[in-house]
Amino acid sequence: MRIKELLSSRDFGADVEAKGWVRTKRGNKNIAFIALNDGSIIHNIQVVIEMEKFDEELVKKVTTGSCIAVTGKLVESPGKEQHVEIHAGSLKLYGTADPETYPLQKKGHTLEFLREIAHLRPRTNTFGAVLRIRHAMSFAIHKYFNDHGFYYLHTPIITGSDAEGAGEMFRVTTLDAKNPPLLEDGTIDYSEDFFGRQTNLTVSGQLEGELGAMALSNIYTFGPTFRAENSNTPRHLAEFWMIEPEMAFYEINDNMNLAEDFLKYLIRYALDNCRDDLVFLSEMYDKELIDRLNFIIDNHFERITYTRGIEILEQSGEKFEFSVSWGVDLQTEHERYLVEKHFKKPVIVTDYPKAIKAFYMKQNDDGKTVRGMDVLFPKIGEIIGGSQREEDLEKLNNRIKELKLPEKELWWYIDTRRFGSAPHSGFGLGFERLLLFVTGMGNIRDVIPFPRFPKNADF
RNA sequence: UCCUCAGUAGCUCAGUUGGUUAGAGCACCUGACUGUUAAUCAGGGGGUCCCAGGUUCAAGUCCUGGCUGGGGAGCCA
Repeated sequence: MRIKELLSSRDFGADVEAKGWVRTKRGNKNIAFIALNDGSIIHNIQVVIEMEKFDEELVKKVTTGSCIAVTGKLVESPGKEQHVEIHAGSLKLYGTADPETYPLQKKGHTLEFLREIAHLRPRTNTFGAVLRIRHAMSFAIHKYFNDHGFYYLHTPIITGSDAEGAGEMFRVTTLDAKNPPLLEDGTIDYSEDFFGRQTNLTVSGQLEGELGAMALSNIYTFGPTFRAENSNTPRHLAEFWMIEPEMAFYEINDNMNLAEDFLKYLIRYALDNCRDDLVFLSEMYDKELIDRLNFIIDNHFERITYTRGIEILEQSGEKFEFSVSWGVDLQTEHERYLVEKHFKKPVIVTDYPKAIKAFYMKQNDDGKTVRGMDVLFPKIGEIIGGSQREEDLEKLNNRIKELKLPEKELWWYIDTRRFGSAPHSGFGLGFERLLLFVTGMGNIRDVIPFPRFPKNADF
């Protein structure tokens, strides 16, 4: 039985077995107490060892970090910190952990130190909690979409297009880096490469997602995404996971409704299913965490246009490092002002100037703005970016020409507007950004098991 | 990439104006204790003071460059 089940059992006197990793051991020559954890739940089960029944040398080897199996009787605990414990009858040592060199101690470690031992940090309370919540959120995402009639579409990881221009890309190649085949003009001859063309890791599944929506109506993607930007912040990773729903017949308001309902569903799911872990994280790192999560599900997201947002900022009397005027992109300080000071709740900003948004966003009749939407959250800023898409062939083509995008590369995307085009919308949710908010962690490198960021691809 | 702060024992840190043999808490090891809860008490071992130069009679301490990490910013999810 997993420790989670044992701890909730009241079947006193039952013969049970527990397997797991030792968190601590204390005691004297008569009795020892082992706190055992198997990752099924944040709590440990207490194993009581009466020394006279066991080989002293064996018990001596049971140290912090070692892995054991214990059989014995489940009994009501006389101690105050737990309801049940196991009175050990037999003890098997699977793997020792030399206490002189095992890096994890009983006491707390800094998150910075744990990042250097990412191969062992899942054994800590904090990362156990984060990884269980990460799992629960993954599951809830699939459940939400499945329950709402969306199909999970697998968009490619390796892509030939750099259409979205979402940032620097990682090249995928099998060419010899030292001696690549060259064309006569000295540039690299990618026709000799594995795919017969230049390829990269995906920066977004959106364009392919739109192809799926133009057949299945409602789809979503949930996969790894790669950005080779030299971003060194607590909110960016080079490899992260993104959820991208795309819906035929959805206009911008439908898109906003979905984004709000979806986020609230996920947060409610965490509150309902990850209570122990959230309580731990709340007590350990962020006392307001659970209140903040409840606040999100209890309040409507404020919806304003970019133009209104600029007005509010201009009239705020705040001194911003970056000055505000219609046409400039909103800076982090501006977003924080709107969310944390002015509205004091999540804000959805829509209808941005077309010059600062991507080519595929639906152009408004005013000729100046596009139907983009960003969902801004307290603490983490932009959690969702999305838009209604431009479904008009001529308008889309004109925008591609204006921005001098590689029209030929996009022929398959443009085809959706030639054959049975439809109004449609979608958005991207950064999975780790969501986890930052739900767990209260401060650094995105602590909500993914093995973070990838500039100058670091260990583990 | 830019700004800023930091790097001393396994971990978290102190280290005065540049001056003898670099300290503490925790962890670890040994011992004591008949039920502990980050157990307690006594003792012990443990150092490339991030790296490379430089200044000086003398550098953990000052200077230059680099590396690594934190925070902020940009790019964005």
